[in-house]
Amino acid sequence: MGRKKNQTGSDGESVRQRLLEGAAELFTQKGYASTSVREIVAAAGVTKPVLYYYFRNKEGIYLELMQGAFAKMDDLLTGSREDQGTVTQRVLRLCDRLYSLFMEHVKVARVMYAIFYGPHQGAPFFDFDAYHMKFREAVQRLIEEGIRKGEFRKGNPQEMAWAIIGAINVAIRNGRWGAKDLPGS
Amino acid sequence: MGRKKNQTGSDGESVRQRLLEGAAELFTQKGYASTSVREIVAAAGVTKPVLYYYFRNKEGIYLELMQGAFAKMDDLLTGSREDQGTVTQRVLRLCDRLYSLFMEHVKVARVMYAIFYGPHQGAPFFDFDAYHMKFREAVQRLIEEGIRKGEFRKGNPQEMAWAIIGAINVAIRNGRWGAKDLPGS
DNA sequence: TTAATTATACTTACCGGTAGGTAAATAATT
DNA sequence: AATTATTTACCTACCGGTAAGTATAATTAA
Repeated sequence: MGRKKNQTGSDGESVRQRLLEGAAELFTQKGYASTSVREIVAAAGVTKPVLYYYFRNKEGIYLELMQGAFAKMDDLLTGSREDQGTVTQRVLRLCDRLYSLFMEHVKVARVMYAIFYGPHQGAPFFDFDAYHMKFREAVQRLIEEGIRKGEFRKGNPQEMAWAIIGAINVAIRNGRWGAKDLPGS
Repeated sequence: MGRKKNQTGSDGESVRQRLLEGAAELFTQKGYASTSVREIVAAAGVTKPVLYYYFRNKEGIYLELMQGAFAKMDDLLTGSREDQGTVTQRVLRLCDRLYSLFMEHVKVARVMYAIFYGPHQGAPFFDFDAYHMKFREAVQRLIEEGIRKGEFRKGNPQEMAWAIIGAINVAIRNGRWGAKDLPGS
């Protein structure tokens, strides 16, 4: 049926990957609740128990999707601490990398946004706020450093951090988000 | 159980209303797919077939919710055509009324937004774009009138209409939408 | 070197539960 | 009596999840 038979056994890790990607795609298009496990496994060309072999359950594959994305964000923050250059450069580099991260994982990002800003759709709890705060704090620390070093002018570091995050949000929404409500091209 | 028994029968229209309100509340909180008709009827304190008596089915109650909201928007547009005063006043009045309409029906509006901008959650198709366009065209016609009468300076009426709609969107989101991602209070 | 063992990556067949939906009887209102 | 409103009891289809078995590859024991 469509996909070729798992020749000589071990596709190994790629099945897992296909499941994750298929789930991300379906969750974005139809939402968490109205995507069935059967649809996910069908998209990956495997049978149902395979999903339960790689993930605990439907919630498990969703959580893995979210944790995976935020783990990468964590790496960004860790990397930023060991980063060289002026504070301005480091802030810009961090923003740039976060933007790229979003663009590389638009599907997961969209699932995230839909559930964070909209109804939870029966999806298990995930502490988006914690990560949101973590990022804000990282930016804030950078800003405080910038102020200490006289590189930035004085001001409320928290509000300055919010301003930057706001700008990133706008940039992301104008990225490949699929701007339905915009005029012209 | 919980709600008191429908005393002396005829709550009449109010049962219908309770079903609609309960559905709106649940759809906003949990999403369309993960809200069951059992939950909706329980919230209204009636049994399941009552929902099927007043509405064709689950999709029916959802569509009625959407159609009801947009019917009111239509009334606004019709009313605006017979409205008196300068074009500026009429544009402002229309915006003001649309804003009020949203604020009076935040729940329905939130369901709408979630499904329009996010995954469809298994909800039946509803042509949001058509109404969106209808409103934009109404604003645009007003602007064209304003330009003709020399009340507005010349420009692309479509883009001017978009600018106004954008402003309304911002106003609405800063209304009682529940601004999770804003700093401070 | 080969035989037994174990781990990995899957399948078939099924479970209990709940989803949306309805037929038919009954109560209340007109 | 007829219409309207509501209930009880039930159906089918599909949901998430699992028990049990199998083919293949890797590991260990003889």
